[in-house]
Formats: sequence, C-alpha cells, structure tokens
Amino acid sequence: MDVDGKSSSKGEEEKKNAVVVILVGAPGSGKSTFCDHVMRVSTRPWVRICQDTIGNGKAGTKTQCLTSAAAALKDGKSVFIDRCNLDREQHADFVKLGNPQVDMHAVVLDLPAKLCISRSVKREGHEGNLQGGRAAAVVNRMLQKKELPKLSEGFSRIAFCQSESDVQAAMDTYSALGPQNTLPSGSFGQKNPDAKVQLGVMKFLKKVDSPVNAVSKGDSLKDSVTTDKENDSSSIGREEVKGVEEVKGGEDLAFSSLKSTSSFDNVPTLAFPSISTADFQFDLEKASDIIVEKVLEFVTKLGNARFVLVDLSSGSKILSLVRAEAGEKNIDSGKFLTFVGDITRLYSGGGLRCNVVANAANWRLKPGGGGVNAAIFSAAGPSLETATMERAGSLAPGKAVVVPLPSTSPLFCREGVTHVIHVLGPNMNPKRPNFLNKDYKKGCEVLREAYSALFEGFASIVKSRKAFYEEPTGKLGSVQLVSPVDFKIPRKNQFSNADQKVKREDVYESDRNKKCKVLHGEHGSQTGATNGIDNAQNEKNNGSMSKAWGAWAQSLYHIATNPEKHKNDVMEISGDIVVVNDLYPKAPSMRQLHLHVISQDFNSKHLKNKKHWNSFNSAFFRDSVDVMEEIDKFGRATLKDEDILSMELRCHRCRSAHPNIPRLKSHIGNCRAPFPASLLQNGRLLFATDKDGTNQ
DNA sequence: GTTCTAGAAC
DNA sequence: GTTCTAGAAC
Repeated sequence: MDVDGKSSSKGEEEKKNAVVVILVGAPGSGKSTFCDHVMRVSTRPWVRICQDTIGNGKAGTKTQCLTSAAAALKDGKSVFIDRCNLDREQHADFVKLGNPQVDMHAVVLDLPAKLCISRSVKREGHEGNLQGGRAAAVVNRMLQKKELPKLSEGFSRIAFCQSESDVQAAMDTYSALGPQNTLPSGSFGQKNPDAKVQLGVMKFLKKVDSPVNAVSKGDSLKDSVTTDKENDSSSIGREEVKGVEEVKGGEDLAFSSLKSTSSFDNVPTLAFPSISTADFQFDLEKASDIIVEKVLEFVTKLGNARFVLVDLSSGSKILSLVRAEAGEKNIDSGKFLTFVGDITRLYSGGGLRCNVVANAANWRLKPGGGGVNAAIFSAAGPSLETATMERAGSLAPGKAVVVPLPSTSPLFCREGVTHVIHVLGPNMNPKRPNFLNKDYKKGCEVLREAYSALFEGFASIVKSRKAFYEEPTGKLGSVQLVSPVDFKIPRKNQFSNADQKVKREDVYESDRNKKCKVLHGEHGSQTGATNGIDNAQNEKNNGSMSKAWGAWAQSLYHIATNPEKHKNDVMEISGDIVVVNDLYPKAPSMRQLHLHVISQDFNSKHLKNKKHWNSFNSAFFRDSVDVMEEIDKFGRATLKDEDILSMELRCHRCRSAHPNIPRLKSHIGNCRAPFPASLLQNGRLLFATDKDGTNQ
C-alpha cells in the first residue's frame, strides 16, 4: 500500500470531511503528478492509491485498491485513486466508496492525446512500466474507450481539465482544501470540444470519440451550416416556420425554404441590401416597388441565378414589403429570397452561399460610415479597398462597380464570396452628399438605375462563369484516391490580372470540391497537405493559363462530380465531401482541392522514388490543421520549394539516412523507433487499431 | 500522376 | 552483371 499521506495523527475528527478523488485520464495525462503536488502542499491527510504499485511495489488488483481505499477512509484520510479509470465500469466500484460522510469527486485530465502520448513516450522509470514506443499504442487504445464520468454515476463533484492551466487550477483547488473544508458540488470546467481538430477526418475514420459527444450539452456540435428550418425561421420568425412549409402559393413563397443548402451551392447567388433605404432615407414603399420590379426583370434573364435581399433586422419593414409584393407578382420563390442576417456572414452564419455580395457604397468607395458599407469593408479586409481602387476611384449615384474579391480576403475564404459589387443609390438625407431634396421622380429613376447596374454587374459575373455553373456536377464535393493529399493554393501572390482570375476561379472551385484521399492499411494515419504544383486549369476561353491539367489529373475531379459512377472507388460520401481510396501512393497535383489521409507504414509497391517519399516525409507535406490555421490567419498558405523533394532519404521514425529507395524501404519495414515529437504534435497522427487489435 | 528505359552506380 | 535513378514520354 502506498501511504504517503502527510500525517494521520489527527484522523478521527476529519472523517466526515473525507473525500475520494478519482483521477480520470490516460497515461501521461499527469495523474500522479497531480497527486504528488497536492499531497506535498495540502494540510489535509491524503492517501494515494495506485494500482501500479499497490502489490508491494508492483502492480496489484482493483480489489486491493478498493480495500486500501476503504481502510484509508476509515482512518479519516482522503484518497486519490490513481489508475486510469477511463471507462465507466472502471469508475463504478470506486464510486461505491462514497457515502454521506465521504464525497466522491472526479478530476478528469482530459488533455490532448498527443500530449499524453509524448509524455508517456518520453518518461523513464514509470511505475506501470509504460514508456517508450509502446506507450502511444496503449494511450490510444485507452482513449478510444474513454467514457467521461457523470454526476449521475454518483460523483458529487467533477472537474474537467482540458488544458494544463485547467490542471493547475484544479491542483490549486485541492491543495488549498483544508481538513475541514469542502468543495462545492457540481460539474466544472466542461468545455465544448474544439471541433476544428480534424473532426472531418475523424468522422471518416469513424473515430469521433465519446468525449466529443459526452461533453456536449446537446448543442455543442451544431453544424456551422444551419438547417433549412433555421434559415426559414430567421427569415420569418420562429412561430411561423411550420406554416410556411405548408403554404403553397401563399405570399410567403417569395422567400420560401432554402431546401438542401448544398444543392444550392452551385447556384450563382447575389446577396444585396436594400439600397438607399437606410442612411439615405429613401421611402420604403417606393423602394420595395423598385426592388421587385427590377428583380422580376432580371430573374428571368439570368437562368438559375438567385437573388437574396438581406437585412440585419428580423422586423425589417422593407423585407416584409418586398415579400408581400414578390408574392403578388408570383416571383419564383427559389430565385428570389429574403434573408435576415449579417450580409458578411451569410455562409458561416446562415448556411447560405452567396458568391456575389452587393455593397451599399458611398461615393468615394471608401470604408467607413456605418451600416452595410462599413460591415463589408471591415469583413473583407484591406484587400477589398485596394481591389476597389484598382477599378474605380469614385461612384456616381445610380452606378455600380464590380470588384473581384482577392482570394486573400476573409470574405472570400470564409464566406465564398468571389465578387463585391459596390452600388450607390439616390440620397434623400440632407446630411449626405448628392441630396435630392424630396425629388422622388429623380430619386426613383436613380434607384432603378442603381438596381439595373447592380443586376447587370451580377449578370456579367454569371455569364463569365456560365460554363462553370452549368457543369453537371453532382451535389457532392470530392473524392479520393489512395494516400497523401494536397491543397491547391496559388504559389505566389503577385500575378497579372488575367492570372489572378484563373487562380481565383481555381480556388473557388476548390472550395466547392474538397477532396480527400484515403489510404488504408492502417497504422497511424496522418492527415495533411502537400503542395499543389499546378495552379492553372483548363479554362478553354482563357488564353492566359500557364499550364493545362493533364488527363491523369482529372480522375479525382471525375469521381468528385459523379461519385455514383465510381462506386468501387468511393468509400464514403458525407455532406459535400467524397472519400475515396487512392489508387497510387502519390497523387499530388490532381485537379481540385483534396486532402490526403496517409498511413505511416509506407508499405506500398507504388512508392518508388525519392519524390514519392519526400512528398510525405518532408516539410513539403503539411498538416491540414496547420494549413487551415494559416489560411485563417493570413488568407493563404505558403508552399515549400519543390527542391526539398530531392533531398536525401531519411526514415520518418528514427531519421536515419538511406542511399536509395529499396534500402530505405527495407529499413522502415523494421524500424520501431517511436514517432518523432513533430509528428505527435497537433493531432497530426490519429491512431487506428489494426486487424491484430494492436494500436500503432 | 505513372511507365519506360538509358546509363550511372555499384 | 545487376540494381537503381532520373528524365522523357505518356
């Protein structure tokens, strides 16, 4: 028995305040450190029960632990149960130690797996003899079975620690817990899981594990894309939702439901605010007449293109006027919608993809002021101002200017907006320039002109992209062959206008068609991106392209657009993503954005040369999370020079150098060195169980 | 991207 | 003589 309590002399009186703290966490999560720290500074007598040492310094049984714990409690001591306790069955027997005089607490050290693994791998002299390469396997196996404790199991207090600072705080709490003190009951520190960590990939690997769900209070995993109903309700108010779905031909049809969001992703969509009715104080009824009149005029001209009138406020009068009028005019409700929301967050906030956004601009085309103009310039970042100034220095009332949004703009990356159209409407506000002094004859004329200019600008974008929109794409994004993957990201930022267009289109398309390559033969799987090489595409009408896609580069695209025709390759279709088995170990430079999921065995007869190896085992290969973070932060990801593909061949585990591929392969077949820390960081490796039931 | 193959490396 | 690489061809 492992009795290192500080003192037991004054035991008897403390009986009623004894506490049992079950530490829940994987090896390497810091359970023993936690106990040691608290016991070193606490004034309360503690006993640490450790199954790894309870049998005369060697591993013992759970029964021994229970007996020792009961004895310690009887002796008036508080108890730490330091075994992994990761699943519910494991907690259950210990929870029974609790009684009216003894509080049951759990401290959950729910630290990132990679941290536990790297600590376990590094440590020496671990009591459970768990160290070195074997540790990673054990940690992963345990984490897969992890069930977080709940108050309903009999705990009076549960503290969740998901970072080292959480752990420190919990240690401080218990360290300060004097012999007579008690801690408040309840569950503390439970946070929503950070979904950015390769959740998509985890889903493919069927490895979204219990912590994600168990932790949630039911809404934490809400998709960023809201559901149809949510879109509807945000437009018309919650109580009307049901009615609308049932109404056929009623006045609300003008903005009826946005059925499956994904099916609209291909539809060119213009989101526009009501022009001149806010700060420019234009009469709402006159404005709504003009909006409906102009939409009606253009909606038929523009094929399947869609118009969305957006207003921030759900009680907006202009929206209800327009809705009513559009209903009377029987405008196709699929082509003209009203939408309540932030025009700069239509996709991320409302699940509505709008590739073109209109801005109610000022005549100087400058950021500032308030309302939509300020919001759009702010959301788009400084690149919108630069791009705008390249097109026009100012704008007259009734005019519009189309500005392609640089791919570096957050509005582009996050919302999928490719163009902003600045429009200047008539001004009825005496405090603003070009005041029309109640001249509504002129005012209506200018407003009509403004909407015509706006919709014509939109039409020109639709036309230039017609070939693209009419492609018979499936609703689904992409596909995968076998192995590693790459993101196609423009190599440089300085390109000609023509070039820029090509690249922008490339990125737009990439966004819609995320590809994911999957390799089986699971040992550890790593997700990441290798650099794309090609950055032009086969735009027949664009003579400026620098490089065409070879026929071989199209296969992923074909599968992505018609997954049903490639059932043998497609593993899974999920949302707008298609998962495929990769045919070859190395498939960079395939058309469209795709993500590779690779295993760490690298045991493929197709892996034949230095370029193959270094594509996945050098800085050329980038982790998807890192790339996403970089894009979030800087609007783009940088690429390594391709020179690194001809670097020397080094084992990815032990880093030893090898003269040629056959020798390298024979080495990696035998190398059992632990994975280097760089691979264990940031969740780069996901651990899978193989057929033998072992983890790697 | 892979395959093919000449010639370099061993 | 055989193994392996790297560039051309596809």
